[in-house]
Amino acid sequence: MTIKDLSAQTGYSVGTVSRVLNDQPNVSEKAKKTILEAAAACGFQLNTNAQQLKQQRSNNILVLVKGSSNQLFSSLVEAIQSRVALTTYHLVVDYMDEDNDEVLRAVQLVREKKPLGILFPGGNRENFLAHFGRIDAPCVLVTSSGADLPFENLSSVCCDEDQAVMHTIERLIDLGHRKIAIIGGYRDRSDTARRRFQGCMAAFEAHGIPFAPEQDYANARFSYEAGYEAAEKLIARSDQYTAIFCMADVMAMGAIRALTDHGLRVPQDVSVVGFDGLSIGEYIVPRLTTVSQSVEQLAQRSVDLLRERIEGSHEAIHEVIPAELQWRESTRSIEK
Amino acid sequence: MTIKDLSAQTGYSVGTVSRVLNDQPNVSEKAKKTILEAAAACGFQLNTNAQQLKQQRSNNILVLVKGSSNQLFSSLVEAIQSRVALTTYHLVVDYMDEDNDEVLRAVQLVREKKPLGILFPGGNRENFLAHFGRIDAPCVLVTSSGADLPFENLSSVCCDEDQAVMHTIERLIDLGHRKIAIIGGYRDRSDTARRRFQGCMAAFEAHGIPFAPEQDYANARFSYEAGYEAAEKLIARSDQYTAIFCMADVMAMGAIRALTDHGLRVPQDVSVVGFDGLSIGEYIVPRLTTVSQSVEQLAQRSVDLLRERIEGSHEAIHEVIPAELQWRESTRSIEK
DNA sequence: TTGTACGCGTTATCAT
DNA sequence: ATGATAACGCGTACAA
Repeated sequence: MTIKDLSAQTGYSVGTVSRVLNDQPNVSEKAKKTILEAAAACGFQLNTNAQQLKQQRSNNILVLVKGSSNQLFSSLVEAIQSRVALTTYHLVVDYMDEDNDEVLRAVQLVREKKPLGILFPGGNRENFLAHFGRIDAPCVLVTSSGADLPFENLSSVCCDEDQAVMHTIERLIDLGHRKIAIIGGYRDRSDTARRRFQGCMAAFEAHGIPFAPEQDYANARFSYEAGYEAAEKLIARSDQYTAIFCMADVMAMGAIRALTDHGLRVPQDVSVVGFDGLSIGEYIVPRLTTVSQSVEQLAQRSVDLLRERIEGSHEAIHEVIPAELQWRESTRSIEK
Repeated sequence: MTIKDLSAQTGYSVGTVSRVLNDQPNVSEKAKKTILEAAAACGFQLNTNAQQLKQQRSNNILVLVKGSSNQLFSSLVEAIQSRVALTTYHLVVDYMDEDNDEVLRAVQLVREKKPLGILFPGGNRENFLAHFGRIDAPCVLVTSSGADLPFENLSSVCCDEDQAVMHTIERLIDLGHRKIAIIGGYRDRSDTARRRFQGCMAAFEAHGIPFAPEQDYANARFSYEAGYEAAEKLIARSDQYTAIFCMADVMAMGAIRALTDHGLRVPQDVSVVGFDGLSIGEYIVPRLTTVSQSVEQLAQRSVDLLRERIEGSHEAIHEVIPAELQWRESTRSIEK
């Protein structure tokens, strides 16, 4: 079933049929009615391939998801999907391996699929610096800042991570914690890890708290398991820690498990803080104290920013959404 | 950059270029080499739209995800993605609202996108009965059985839910539990809920344990929050329950939270069992006892089944993968 | 307001 | 082994 068939059926030419189906002006009410009815009757759908081939563009927004164990991104993709569903665009999700280059992949997909724009949850600074110049479609970096990247087609939306982390650590310090450990991402590979680490250091320095990275910092991927292992490493190194700040909720939950397995109670013996505000955090025992970034807002703003760029001719915008410290049950004061 | 440009560049005709790019016979080594090099040099990609328009088919496998709060499906989609990435096919994920008709949506997408096949995580029996006849592409129902559905283009892969649930309840009974409550899905809408419910009832009946659904069964959607609320309802109805079986891990984790908030300890006061085997279950305190279905196997078998149908001419296959009862810390014996 | 005809980039058929 | 050319289904400039 093509517009040709529809044309034959209704007696109108393919031109008129096409105009009606695309809701264009210069068609009589009568033609519109006749054709729309005939189309509805046989459940007609325009052929997307022909359409896009002709128009030299797709109607798709692409989201490039890197690594899958990070629960935050799953939620984010779903929220993005909901938001895109409200528009006339279609969301295409492309998953890729954690340790491949997302920008290189994007370069390929741009040529292959011609998306109107791309959303990058996460995203690595070096990769962008190296190859992003080859992409001319508007893009948005989500959960990571692109403010200091020199690309006018790259917007970003993220929360003020380093500030939020700094305040969180300060809160811990206020509550009497002095021996604080960090479980975080590999700083040589992850911007997120790097920025959150800066927040930690700022707090430690401002308050004169000693912190030796090689001792008090444990590397981990963004998964329960990695959090577990990192916490075990920390426990083996010292039994003095009264608090552990984790750069992701999944790490924090793994860490809590490890602490528990080693006979340490949370928060009585060790306070644990996460980052992300995953909904599971409100249900575990104890409820997880965390820096929450609103997945809804992240999704909403990033989609909106991208749409503006696609539809208008704005320049790159770097938006910061608030991060909210959710003080719950996995942390306590240790003032005497 | 099109094959025409490539043709001009290399001096060969578009026909030869196309043959080389599609790895077809009847091309000289020399032509192959020249053209491949030129293509690589400018990062050439065939235009998918033109290709598919010409070939009258896509290269896509579609997965239709319904409802998003169900963590299991997120993991499943990712596992499916990994599996499909190993093939020459491309995975297209389409998310849809929990309470829309997935089959109607599929009918539309088949016309619009012409996928080679469709994967349905979950899926509702009534919807299939009503409209699946209009779909002729091969499909696979994942986590839900299609064995009793009369469609020769519908395969399925799931675990033996009712058996697994029955054994789980029997185990609870063996351990001395007599007052057992169930938190599960709405049986009038969900096949999964219906089948798991049957497993429960079979166990209760076989052992002469009284069970009154209107009293001892609490409805819930597949989310933490719903599990929490359902558990509260149960607690309000009776304080006699020594065990709660939940039809999903997310419900179980919500339930554990509710019990804890009401001063009940898990498993000392109440044992809690989940279903799915989500990885978070191994990290919460207490570790969650659960009926685990392997997401890996589910993904692998469903993709393989679909491929067989796409590539060969097999008939529908209904495969059952093992479910494994993971007895962990959220349950205990109450023998005196 | 409507119709005609060309071209988007590719594959495939048929000559050569 | 290679080249010319006709589709695939659609949008659109141009003519009527």
